[in-house]
Amino acid sequence: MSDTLNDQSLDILKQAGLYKTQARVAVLKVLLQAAKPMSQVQIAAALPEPTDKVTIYRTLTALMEADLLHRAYIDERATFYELAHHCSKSQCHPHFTCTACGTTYCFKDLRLPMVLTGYKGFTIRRQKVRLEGICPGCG
Amino acid sequence: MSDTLNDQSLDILKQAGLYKTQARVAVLKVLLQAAKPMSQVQIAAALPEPTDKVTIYRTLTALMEADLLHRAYIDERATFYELAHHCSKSQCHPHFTCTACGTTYCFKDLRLPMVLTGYKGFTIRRQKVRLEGICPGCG
DNA sequence: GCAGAAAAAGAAACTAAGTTACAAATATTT
DNA sequence: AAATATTTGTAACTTAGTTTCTTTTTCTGC
Repeated sequence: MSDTLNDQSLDILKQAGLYKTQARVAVLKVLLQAAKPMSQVQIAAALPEPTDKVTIYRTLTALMEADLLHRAYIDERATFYELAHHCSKSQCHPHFTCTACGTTYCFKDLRLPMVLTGYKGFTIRRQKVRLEGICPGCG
Repeated sequence: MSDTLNDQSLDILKQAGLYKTQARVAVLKVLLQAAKPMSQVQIAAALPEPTDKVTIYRTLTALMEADLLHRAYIDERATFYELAHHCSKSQCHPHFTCTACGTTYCFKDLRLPMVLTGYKGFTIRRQKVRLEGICPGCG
């Protein structure tokens, strides 16, 4: 049986015109399995073999330049990244962070209408919605 | 004539039950005049006399704990702060960042409806909307 | 498959935002 | 004005992310 995750990663790199390297494939496999946005540190910990953080950051940058990855949000001075394959051109799903326990959830099924402004001359390309409150476990 | 800005700052500190110190009054005066969210570095540069960054951070923390200040957004690894006096309990106005020139604008007149979710058990307390696109100058 | 060009990886040193610890100074309270 | 509580400044630290440069790997054309 074929390693779907591996094939998927290779496809993504090929379509983006990026070199197929061990590190990139490994990072993509981690991100494809991720249930929520991950920081560089979390990605590094999930990789099968030790990989320099510079390499990971460069992989993330390459994926972002190819519009395959987004910065989902920033918390505690760390950036959390998320593949863009389930995002529309103009927005990702909202993220909810519980102010009690600090856990962040992806509201993947939630489709929000784009903001319309009366501000002349401003063209809105993307919108990011961040929600805060209390999760079921803390409620 | 009375220094309104000064009086306002003193009022704010008094109502929050915070000690009235030179640094806090100075920071508040800067923030009261700010046209957009400011980083610690920007606040420091706007202060009439050199003030240690630790003091500024502690002032910002105190104001946030009193719900007088919010982290408006984070860019390039720096946090930008904004007084909460024009925000509603559940949301500030949205912020728009131009992806061409990097300038951020406050859309103060824009009132967005709160997000409603079908997610059971989640209580949404606040929502933050971040917009990206092209500003009139770059369009 | 193999040589050469192009791109990526690794390592070490660096930058800068924000934090911590502790002694000295300033505000408030009585 | 003295006693007490809080804040400030200083220096040293932590850590996410970047830069530079050398070595290694990937791709391309033969």
